Amino acid sequence: MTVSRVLRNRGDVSEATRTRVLEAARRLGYVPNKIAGALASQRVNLVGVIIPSLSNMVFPEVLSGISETLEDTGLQPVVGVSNYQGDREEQVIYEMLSWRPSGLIIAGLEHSEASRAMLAQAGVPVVEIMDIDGEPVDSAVGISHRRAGRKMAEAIVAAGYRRIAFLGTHMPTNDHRARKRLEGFEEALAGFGLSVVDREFYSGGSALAKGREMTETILKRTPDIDFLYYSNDMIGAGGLLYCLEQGLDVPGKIGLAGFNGVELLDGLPRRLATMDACRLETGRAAAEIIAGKRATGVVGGEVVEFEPKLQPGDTIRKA
Amino acid sequence: MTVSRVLRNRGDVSEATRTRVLEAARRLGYVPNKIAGALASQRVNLVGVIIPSLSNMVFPEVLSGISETLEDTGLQPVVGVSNYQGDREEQVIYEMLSWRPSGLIIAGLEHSEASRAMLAQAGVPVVEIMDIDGEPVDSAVGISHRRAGRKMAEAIVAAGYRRIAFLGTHMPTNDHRARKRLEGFEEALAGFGLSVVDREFYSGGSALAKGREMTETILKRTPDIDFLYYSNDMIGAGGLLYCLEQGLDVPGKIGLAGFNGVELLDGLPRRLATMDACRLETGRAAAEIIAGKRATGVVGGEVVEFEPKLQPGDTIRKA
DNA sequence: CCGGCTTGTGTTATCGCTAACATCGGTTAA
DNA sequence: TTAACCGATGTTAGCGATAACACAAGCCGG
Repeated sequence: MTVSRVLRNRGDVSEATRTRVLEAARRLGYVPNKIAGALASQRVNLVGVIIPSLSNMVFPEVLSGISETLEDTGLQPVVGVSNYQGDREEQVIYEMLSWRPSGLIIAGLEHSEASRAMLAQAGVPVVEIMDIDGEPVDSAVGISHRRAGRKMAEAIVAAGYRRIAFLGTHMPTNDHRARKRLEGFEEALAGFGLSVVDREFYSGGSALAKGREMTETILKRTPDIDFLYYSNDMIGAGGLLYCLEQGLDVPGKIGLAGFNGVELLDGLPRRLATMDACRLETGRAAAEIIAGKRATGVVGGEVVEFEPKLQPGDTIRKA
Repeated sequence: MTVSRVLRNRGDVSEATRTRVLEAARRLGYVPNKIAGALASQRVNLVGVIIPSLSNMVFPEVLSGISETLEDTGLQPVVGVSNYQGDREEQVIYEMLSWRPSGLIIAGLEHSEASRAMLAQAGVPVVEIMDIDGEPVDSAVGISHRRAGRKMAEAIVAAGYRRIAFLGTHMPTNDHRARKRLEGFEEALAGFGLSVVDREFYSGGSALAKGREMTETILKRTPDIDFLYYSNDMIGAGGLLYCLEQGLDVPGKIGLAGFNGVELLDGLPRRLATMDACRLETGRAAAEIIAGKRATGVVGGEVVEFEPKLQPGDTIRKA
């Protein structure tokens, strides 16, 4: 018992015994068993974080925000990956909850019914991140992708482009956020009496190379396009490289924009127009909710919306 | 007890009770408490994976190999990030071990003394990955960075380049692998009576942009350089873009090479020469060791070396 | 000098599961 | 017929920590 007290800095222990205990612990290489500790205390310092993928860069970045904020709370993130698959997500949620974490952060608002039931039953704070267009189980933090799409459409139209095309991932792939962005985009275009003149989709492979290919394809098919809206920056960058190589007048004759604002791409010949998704802030805010750091009067779910910022870069005409 | 048996598919349970139990479990939203289970059974289906960073892309890729292989073993990876800091690594190791995982996978062979002691004492398989130039605590899987550096030097010299420069991260940053690569590189050059004619380092910021800047700087300082060896593909790509913009004759007058073989960059105007670090294979092999899938007679530490493959791309002269 | 307080340490009973063994009706083999 | 055996289920005793309380010694003020 005294050992337990020393190792947790809890309760009064005389300086003499304290050092004796620490010395012995070091000598024996003693590592306390958190499993037993957690069982006894009914407290677990873990926060489950469930994301669809690690190879998208977007998610690691959110993770950074989370772990940064969690660092000085004694909580530790534990990452699970769902591979964009609903059933996999269900398993991961189940697995995580079976370790009775202090909270759960999960990407997206769309989950299977069983998943939603588990989250609702969990008895710990649940924060759904990176999207707020929908009904959260508990709390939600992120941007409105519908609004991001709308905003981009407005900027494009304001800059005078009219023959606008969309390039993105195959939608059935469960990328709800990209879908919502496109919906908002088309909605806003419709408001101007416009619509997307052509579209092209891809799946798998290197995004940069795919962006290049898709751009070539779509421009050959519909040569009078004057704007290319990409569903992410990587394919946008591929498209940009292609356009520059072809000697197209960017942004004069043709404009381009992506989405996400990945820092990775600074250093391209031109800065691609994009929209920051506030990933770091999202991660931080989500972690704060779990850690109970947010001074809010609200008991239950809280929705934190960030404002996606347009970064015009060099690939969209100045108004 | 019967419930426990049903939920773990262990022992004989009649079909009737089995369905009754499952039905009740679903109705109640029962999620078994793995903490208690682990404590009782002294078994934990978690594998700790400790990497320096998530933003380097290299590490997520290794992770993919790991989780892919672990998927059908009932084991689950748990990721910890050390931020390239020895003391942080120590904490993460301690934290992980206190959950008594089934194994530990950790990047690199260089750890603090305390860390090595903990790993040695852990009583579970420990696999150090991505480097084999050194003395592993238990098992090791990866490539020899010294040898990778040597091989690249040989290829460069064989292609006829002589005024060779190196560009990389600031070394004190604990990037032992980059350091070893450079050492092997210089060693091999020395064998040909050559040495690195200039070098340039960076830290922080967008790698693509930094690669561009560094390349400009070094070429202005030492204009007769005919080969640029970058310590990673991202800065190499930045350099490549710069060279192409300047209208330099690549690979005729000047050659470039990076390291890692990141798929991300397919789609650049030219393919950068690079060397594949076998990240996926490394992840897989490490996971296999932990899962005990490798049929080896050896009891203790096993060292698996992969052979880095040169991908000449379009930025190095054909011999 | 005693009750009450503080301080440091020890005891006991959980926490929710599983290993290991016990039990019991019903076969099966000798 | 009887023992051995089997499949299905129940019982008991931990796993290694912590919460909550018990206890002993020293100190204080009235």
